[in-house]
Amino acid sequence: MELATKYSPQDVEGKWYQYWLDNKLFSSKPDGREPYTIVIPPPNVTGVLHMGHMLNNTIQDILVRKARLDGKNACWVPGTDHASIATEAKVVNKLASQGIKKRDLTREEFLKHAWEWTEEHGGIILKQLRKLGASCDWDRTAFTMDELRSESVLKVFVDLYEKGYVYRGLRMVNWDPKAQTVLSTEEVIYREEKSKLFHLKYYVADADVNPVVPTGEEGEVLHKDEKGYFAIVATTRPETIMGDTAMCINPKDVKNQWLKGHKVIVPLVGRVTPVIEDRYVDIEFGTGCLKVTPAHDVNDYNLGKTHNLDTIDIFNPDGTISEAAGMYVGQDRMDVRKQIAKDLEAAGLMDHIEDYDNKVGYSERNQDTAVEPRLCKQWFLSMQHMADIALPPVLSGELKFYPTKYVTTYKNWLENIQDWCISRQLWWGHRIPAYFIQSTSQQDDESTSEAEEKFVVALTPEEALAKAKAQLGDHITADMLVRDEDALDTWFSSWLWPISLFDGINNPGNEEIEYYYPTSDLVTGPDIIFFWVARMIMAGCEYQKQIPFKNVYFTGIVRDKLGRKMSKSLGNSPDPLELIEKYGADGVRMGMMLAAPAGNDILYDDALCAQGMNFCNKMWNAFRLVKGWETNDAEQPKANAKSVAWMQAKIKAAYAEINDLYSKYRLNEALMAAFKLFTDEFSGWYLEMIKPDYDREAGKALPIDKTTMQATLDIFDQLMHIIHPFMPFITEELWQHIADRKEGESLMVSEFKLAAPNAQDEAIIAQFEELKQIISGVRAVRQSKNISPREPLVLEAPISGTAAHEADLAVLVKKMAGLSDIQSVEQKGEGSQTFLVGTNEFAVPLGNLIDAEAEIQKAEAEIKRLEGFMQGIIKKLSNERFVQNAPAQVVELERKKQADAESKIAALKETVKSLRG
RNA sequence: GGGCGAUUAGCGCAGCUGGUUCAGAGCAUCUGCCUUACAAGCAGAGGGUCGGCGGUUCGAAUCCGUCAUCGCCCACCA
Repeated sequence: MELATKYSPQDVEGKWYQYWLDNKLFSSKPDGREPYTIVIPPPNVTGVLHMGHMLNNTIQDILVRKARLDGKNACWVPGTDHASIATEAKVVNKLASQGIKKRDLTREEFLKHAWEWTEEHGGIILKQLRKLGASCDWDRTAFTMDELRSESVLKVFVDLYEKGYVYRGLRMVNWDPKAQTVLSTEEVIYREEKSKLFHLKYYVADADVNPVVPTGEEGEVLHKDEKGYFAIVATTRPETIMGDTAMCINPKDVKNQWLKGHKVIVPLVGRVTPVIEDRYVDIEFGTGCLKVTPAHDVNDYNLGKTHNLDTIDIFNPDGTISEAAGMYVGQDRMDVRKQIAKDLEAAGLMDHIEDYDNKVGYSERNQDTAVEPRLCKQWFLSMQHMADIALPPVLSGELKFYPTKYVTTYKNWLENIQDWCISRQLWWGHRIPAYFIQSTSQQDDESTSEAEEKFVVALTPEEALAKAKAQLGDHITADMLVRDEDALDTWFSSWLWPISLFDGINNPGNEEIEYYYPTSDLVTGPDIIFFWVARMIMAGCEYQKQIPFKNVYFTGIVRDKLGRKMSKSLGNSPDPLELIEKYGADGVRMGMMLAAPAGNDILYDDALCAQGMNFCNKMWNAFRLVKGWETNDAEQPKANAKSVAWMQAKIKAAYAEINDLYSKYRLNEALMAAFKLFTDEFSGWYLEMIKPDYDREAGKALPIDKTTMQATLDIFDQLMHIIHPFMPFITEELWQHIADRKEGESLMVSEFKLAAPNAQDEAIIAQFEELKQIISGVRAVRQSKNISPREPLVLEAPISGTAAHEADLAVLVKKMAGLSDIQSVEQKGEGSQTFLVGTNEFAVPLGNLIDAEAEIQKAEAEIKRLEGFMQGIIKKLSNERFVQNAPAQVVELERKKQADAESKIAALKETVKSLRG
């Protein structure tokens, strides 16, 4: 077998992915093993892979692969989300580009286009995930609008309706004029904006009376001009004055007392409206006068209800001004705002305009469109019960969040829960299974009407008819039932995901749901904690009576290395597939993970992928080295045996540490530990220790004994297991090379466990730490004196008590430090450079190379530092309160530190003395 | 307006319930090496008053208070 000097991911990754697929190694079926389940956060069906997906799915894949190696029955279920608003918008745009308007199509025609679009663009993202190495059970691929999922959604809707949690109500809701649908409160994003605060004049209508008007400092009469008495109202939305039906003041507002009981004229509009009083009004804001537009503001709506005001809806669904306004009809609300400001000014009805920072709500999916509060009849899910069942498991820790800070966020939301508006005026989605009974007298589709509606909720038209007959009498016929046109919020299907993937709604208690549910880990972004995570917990507790997952790992946001969010407009978002092409999937995975501490945002930098790629190359070359050795039947040298024992101990220790890090979801640290284990310990130390000498004459390495060779291959095998979850491709490739493997065998599914290091392991690790320090000490001497690594040196060691004295280890020190000899001396020779390992002083005789003066200076500086250090300790130890209060252990330690420092100082003084000659 | 979190080396971070020379690894930087696995590499080195101030304690990066800066979430002040 020939191995190229450079690792080429392109030649390897596709091959093994296909191999895993061909051998069905990702697939999972219930069996006797412990299950490990992850459901993918379903990406939008027509989406394309971005860096956020890369991070998220890399993490999931690491967890799944780790579980497989741990011997669990790992099942990662993939799928996509129909994303009703986003997808419908895309289809509408596409049709528009072809000159087709949605409103010219029937529902059926539109859905046909939508499905075509879905089939054309759908699932691309899942294909892309394969490039990353995602080990999903693809046979299970689901879609939130496939048959099983759709049936589940409708069943749940009907069930919740029957339980009384789903209801229909006339509410002030958030309206997206572009998508022309309502949104839930969670789908509205508020942005601070620079806007204007317009101060409008509302003249008092009953001009025949002379109110007692407040006067200014110099006695001039306020609120009166040549046209009469007036109040000033501050508003950010002058275009809504056509909907004004009152003006409101606070009853305790002294300065506005004079307005009590009067009527005012809405500027431009001319409507005479009452002045009402309500404590809701903030006396300090503006002039303390509030214009009340019940149809277009939640608070105003509430005022309207308490004070019995008229409601005038002045907007059309698309955000233009409606007939009801009587002015500016058909114009866009934003244009009207500008125009009406001018018109008010021209009419002398604008007192003044000031700059104002305002919060404006935007649609989460349509961030260029301001949402409009609008009164309409919608379907809601009552949330109190859901909150009540979903809070305890998180507070008790039965369900854990990583990082834990999100528990507070979750708690706050649930404790202030609002009902969930679940209907959307969209076609792409699950059509609400409610049937209105068409009254013969009127065609009433006016959504703002309070008129009594008659409807039934049922899974099928047949059931609906039966229910309708039962409720209203046998005269009801099928053609009197009209199914609700609206669809359900996308999240109303995704909240069932962990259940519906295993068909737990349609088929409760089936083998799969019993086996895989609750799932193990959920990996997702904190931005959908309310949209999705919280609601899945609700659905899980309601329908399975169990939490849907045991742990939630919240990832951060992927940013560029300057800390900016990745966005199309900034052009700072790399194409994941290009990255994989360039660095290999393993390289990119490592790059993502190195930058990703749990819960923190990650600052993505190509350099990290390059590091990942380099690491692949490192593993590749380490393997080439080992594979290139020939073996002989010689007995294993003691030094090799020691090296092997040490490396094995190191691996055990690292494995224990890495497992601990996994359990805390500190995957970046786990990866770093694995990386260091391979690079530093294995490649830098172990391989150099056992590496056979080079035979110049033969032009190749000398053979190595079989025992060491086999041990090294075993070690390699272990290392591949440890690294595999992070970097699946290269580890599989190398593992397949380690030994002859049967078809279908794979590292991915070969169970792996290591015992924790025992006392013997700890001892040998400690011994080698010392040995490494001695070697580094010699190397540092070389470096500082510019001595070639090839020039042999002699090391003078203390008589006893160091690793350098053990014959087997001495061999290693000589080999690694390039020594010709290690001599045990009582008194080190003239002209040597020294270094300390622990309290032992070592010396490298350098003859005239030594710069005595520099050495003395160095030694004296060190003596000074140590003396200062010791002073601190002495002071501590002479403090009675310390000796009394501190634990004996700590005091003992301080004593030891003092003793160590003393002996080091003594040794250094000795050095200085001998240097001075 | 309320809440949460952060602030440690040039950069992004770790440092668990105060006590091992506790001030740490990685990347970057600097120096030396084309040493027969890897220059996409090896060896070595430098670098921080742990945001400021005050307190608790024998002892504080770690606990408390306060201020500053940044970030996130929630909230109907027009």
